[in-house]
Amino acid sequence: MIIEPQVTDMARIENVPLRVSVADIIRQAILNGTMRPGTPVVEMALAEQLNVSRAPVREAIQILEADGLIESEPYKGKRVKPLTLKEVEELYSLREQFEAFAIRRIVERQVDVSELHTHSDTMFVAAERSDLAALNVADEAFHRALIRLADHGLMLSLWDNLYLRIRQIMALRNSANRDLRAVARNHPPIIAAIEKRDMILAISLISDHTRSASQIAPEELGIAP
Amino acid sequence: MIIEPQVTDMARIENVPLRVSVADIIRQAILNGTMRPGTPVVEMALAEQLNVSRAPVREAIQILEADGLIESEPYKGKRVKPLTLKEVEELYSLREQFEAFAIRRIVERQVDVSELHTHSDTMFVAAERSDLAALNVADEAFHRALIRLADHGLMLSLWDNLYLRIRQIMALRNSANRDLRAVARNHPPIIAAIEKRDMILAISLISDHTRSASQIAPEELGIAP
DNA sequence: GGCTATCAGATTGTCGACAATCTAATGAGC
DNA sequence: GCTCATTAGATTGTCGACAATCTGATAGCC
Repeated sequence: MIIEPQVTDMARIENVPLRVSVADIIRQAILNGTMRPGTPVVEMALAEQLNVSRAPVREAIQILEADGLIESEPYKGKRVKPLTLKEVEELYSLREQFEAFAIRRIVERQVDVSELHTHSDTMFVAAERSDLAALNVADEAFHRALIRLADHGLMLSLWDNLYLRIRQIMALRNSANRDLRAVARNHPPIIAAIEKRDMILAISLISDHTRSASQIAPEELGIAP
Repeated sequence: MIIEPQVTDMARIENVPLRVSVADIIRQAILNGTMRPGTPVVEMALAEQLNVSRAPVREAIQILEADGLIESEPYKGKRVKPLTLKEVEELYSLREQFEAFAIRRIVERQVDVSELHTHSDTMFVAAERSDLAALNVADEAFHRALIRLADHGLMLSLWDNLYLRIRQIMALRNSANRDLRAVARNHPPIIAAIEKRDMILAISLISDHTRSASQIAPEELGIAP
């Protein structure tokens, strides 16, 4: 049994159900690499593993299909969507556009971005500790904050979806020998450029950052036609 | 009975089911204004109207929720998502970004855009006939082709979703006294700029076009907090 | 031997019934 | 008259069973 139903010990809070939603469990399994791209996704099998009926599993699969994590070839069953090189490029190029758009809005509206310093500082601490996981969390928080500060709800929701798949890619990638300090050092200049209202420089810096993050060897994706 | 199950007379072709999917029926009802923003969406009621059980209706509602056409306040039921002025602005501003991004890719890759002439010509014919519906169809085809030619699958799928909601807005809007010829005339200069590889001009032209299309009076949305 | 028809298996699609949960109205108590 | 507990109603969530459909293997026929 690979996936187990996760039950929290916390009492109910507000409208959060005691049991973690089926979609969250499966999503987690996909994002942490337990269910790699190409893995078949069968309703009945998952229902048995999770001790629920097919209905909630079906609903969860549908959500993940909308997320773009699962694909369904009619009558050949569903499976974890295989990643292609083109798709990775599309993800990162779109991410670049979103960040540039966010910066334009932030500069135009003179939004206060002091929050970004916090995330940047956290990244340096993580880098010193060689704590890759913590660095990634802080990095994600930094970039999500940038999008959120642009005050564009639609873009933020698209960003969250985009980042799901970026997390999936990062989980598959061999990130053994990355220079954590170098990643952390990328960020303060971006903040500085935004605060100086130098839109062009800020966009240029963040584009370089995203492009360097998008490098991935095809063989790391498993298959890549 | 407002919505009726639509059954085509055509025999089955390939994997296309005889009956139109429940999601399509409900989506159509939302987009053509039959189910206006705020209308409650109740599984059992729709199931009875469409003569199906709750399962397919449930699935359809979930799809439309992912599309952003339906929202669900926990335990208060689901309803057609009310449009706010901010949301309309976000939709059109994102559309503008997508089109600018598409033009950049098209110009950089020297993509052949001759297909756009066809759609533009169709728009002039429709404008001469004062055929607003035909004009809208051709206009949508023009802009979708622009995105498609950018060869970015992810953006194209996001565009399709975006345009769903734009269609919804256009259906609500009172478009009685629009100058159809003026709308048609917007497009040839855009094509010309792209073919001359004048990226800046092309983006500027299409931004103006989108911004003029985004004008809407708040009262036309029904409610707009 | 190669081709086609038939059948078993697997998977998704649909159904009706029941359970869980919240909202809103009703009524008792102060 | 106001507040709070109780209850009826509405709505969504979950379940097990059955139906429809395709895939792939097997057997029969030329």
